[in-house]
Amino acid sequence: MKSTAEQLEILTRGVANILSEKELLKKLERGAPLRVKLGVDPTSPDLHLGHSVVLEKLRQFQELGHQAILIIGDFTAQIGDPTGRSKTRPPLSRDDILANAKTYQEQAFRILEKEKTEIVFNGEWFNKMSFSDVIQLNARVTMQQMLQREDFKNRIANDQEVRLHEIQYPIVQGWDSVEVKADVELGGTDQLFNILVGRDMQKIEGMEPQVVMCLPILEGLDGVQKMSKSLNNYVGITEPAEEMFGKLMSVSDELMERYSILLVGEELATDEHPLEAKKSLAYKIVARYHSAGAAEQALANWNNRGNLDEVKLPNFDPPADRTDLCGIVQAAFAAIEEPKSGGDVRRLIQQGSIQLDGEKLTDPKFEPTFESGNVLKLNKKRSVRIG
RNA sequence: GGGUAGGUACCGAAGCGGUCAAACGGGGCAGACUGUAAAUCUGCUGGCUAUGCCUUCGAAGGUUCGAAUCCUUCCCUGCCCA
Repeated sequence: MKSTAEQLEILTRGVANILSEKELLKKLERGAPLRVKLGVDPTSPDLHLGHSVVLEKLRQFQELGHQAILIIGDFTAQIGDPTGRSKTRPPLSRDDILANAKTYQEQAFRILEKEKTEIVFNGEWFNKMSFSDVIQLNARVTMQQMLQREDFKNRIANDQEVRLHEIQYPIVQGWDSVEVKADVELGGTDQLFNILVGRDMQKIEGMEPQVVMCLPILEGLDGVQKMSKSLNNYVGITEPAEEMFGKLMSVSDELMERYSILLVGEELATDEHPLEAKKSLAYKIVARYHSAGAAEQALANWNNRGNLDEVKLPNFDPPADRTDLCGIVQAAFAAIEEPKSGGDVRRLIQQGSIQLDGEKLTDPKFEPTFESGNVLKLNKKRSVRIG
């Protein structure tokens, strides 16, 4: 086992916010494995690079011999974390939550070591609570404390609704820390408030409060808002290597510096051309979630983009019932599982997105003839090869 | 419970009897330019094999030749008062 000083150095690396380092040191010095909590709400079935930042940190704890505790918030997901929300979250059905929880775990274990992870569902204790237990729980905090939250304050200031169940969320999350006897809780910086409530709850229960460790929030591909599935600015960790590579290549320069630090743990090389630097960043990330071979392939494919003969493209057989361009393109989009409405397709055609072997086709009514091997470009990212 | 302001397309927000598939902004998409980046400029942005047809302005009814706009009932939300 590494010395506490070494551990401290590794564990605090890349962390945005720690409360407090002194407490962490004290806990480490006892020599016993720490219980490190990470709570996730299975509100969306797929993990993306944004989640990976904090999962990577949890793995570091594991590697140092500490106990990772992954709390699947099957119960909390029903409440919906109001963090960062300007609106109440739509409720999820029980079935969705359970299905999400399953894929969540599968994906989380691409990063975490499964055998060394304690998995608990917080429904385990919350579903057993009686209403009077709930009231007791609520008695532990004040309205004013809960209303300190930025999100709630903003909503109130903007005359938007805040529903009472949302106010309970931090309380419920905090109670998890008591149940699992957490020594440390990990989360994004946006979780600071929720995690602090956990400390309070533990103190009230006479426990030593958990150390709060917040990791930076990863911006999504747009470079502005946090990465999230609902904003469709994410890179899923199970996405095919090529897809992942392509998405990473679309980020802005500022963002790639940030990705480099948060996802690869390295400063971006400054002596390289930005395009090359971005390629090597994308390569590293793809290699991490797939393999070096897959990353190599994705890079080669990317470099070959101009040379369409070299690239593997999905095959497409023009439909028999439609000979006009509009119908053909629509069928092509359907074939690559990105169905588009006729209006969208028409727009793409008229605006010059559709190309047949490099030649723009802009008349929706045109009836093209194809030869096997022709490449039909649909939009920036997708092309198909005529079968 | 009383008063009052509202519920419009992905989001915000105009419209308040016909010219409304609905201004404007954001977002998204496409084109130009680039490093297939960003920024910028331009265009598009309900559905439909489409000079027209169909569905949409909280819900259901009604008035009218004609309703997002008027009336009735209902549902939902904010604010003030209790």
